[in-house]
Amino acid sequence: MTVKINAEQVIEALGALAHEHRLSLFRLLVQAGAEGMPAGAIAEALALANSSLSFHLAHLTRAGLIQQTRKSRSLIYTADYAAMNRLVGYLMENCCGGATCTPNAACEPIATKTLERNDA
Amino acid sequence: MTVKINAEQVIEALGALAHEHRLSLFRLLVQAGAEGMPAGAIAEALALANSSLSFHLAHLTRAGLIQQTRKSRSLIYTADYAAMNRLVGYLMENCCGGATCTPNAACEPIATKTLERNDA
DNA sequence: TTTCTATTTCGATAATTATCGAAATGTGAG
DNA sequence: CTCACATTTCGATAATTATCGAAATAGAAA
Repeated sequence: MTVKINAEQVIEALGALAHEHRLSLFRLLVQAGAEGMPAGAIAEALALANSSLSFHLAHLTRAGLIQQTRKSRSLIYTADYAAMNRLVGYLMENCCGGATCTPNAACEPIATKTLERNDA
Repeated sequence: MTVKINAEQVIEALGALAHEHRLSLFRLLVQAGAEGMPAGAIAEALALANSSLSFHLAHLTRAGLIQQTRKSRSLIYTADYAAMNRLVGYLMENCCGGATCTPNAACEPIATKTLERNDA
C-alpha cells in the first residue's frame, strides 16, 4: 500500500469506467501492455469519431487510469496498473468492515515488445 | 466462480457505485452486515430526503448490489457480497490479459446480531 | 517556411441524472 | 374501517454527459 486513495478519486475512477466505450478502451490498453496504443489506432479499434475518443481519453486521464506520452506525431496511451490496483484495493479494503479481506493479487503490465522503460 | 457477469452488468454496477451518496450508502450497508438497515435509518445516516434516498436505493438494487426485504412496515436493505465479489473478480480477471491474477480474497457478510437466514 | 498528419478543442444538440416537495401506496394497529 | 407510519412514485427543474462535424493546434518532414 504505497499510495493512498480517497473516496473522491474512487468515485471518479468508477465513473470513468462505468461507460461502454471507456471500459472497452481501458481494457484495450490493459491488453496492449506497457507499449500502449496511439489515439488513432484506438479510434479505429473502437469505431469512434476522433473527437468522441478524445473526450473519453481525457475522461480516463483525468481519473488517473491512463497516461499519455508523445512519440513523434502520435500520442501513446497506456493503462495505469497501479491506479487499477488502488481502486480494487479500496473496494476490497472496505468490503468487510475494513479488516480481513484485502486483495493479494497485483496486476503488472505485460511487456509485449520493446521494454524501454523499467522504472516502474 | 459460480455466477458469471458480463460487461453490461459491470458497467451498471460501476455506474451505481460512482456516486458520492451511493458509495457511502453501499459501504454503510456493507458495514451493517447481514442484518441490514431500514430505509429510514439510512436516510437519517446520510442526511438525504426520503425521495432522494429512494432513487439511489432503486439504482443500487437495479444494479444488483443490494437487496430488499420487508420487516413489518420497514423495508430492510442489505449489501449483496456476492455481487461485490463478482464485480471485483471481473476487473481483476481482465487485468493482465485474463490470465494470472485473479483475486483470492472473497468477502463474507458479518453477522452482527440475529443470524436468521443461513441459506447463503 | 510550407505542407502534411495526428489529435484536440469548439459549438450545438440530445439524452440522462440528481434533487426535493407533495401526493400516493402499502402495511400494521386500534 | 379508519388512522398512523414508512417508503415510494410523480412532477418539475437544474445540472451533467455523450455525440459528431468543423475548425484549431502541435509536431515532423520537405
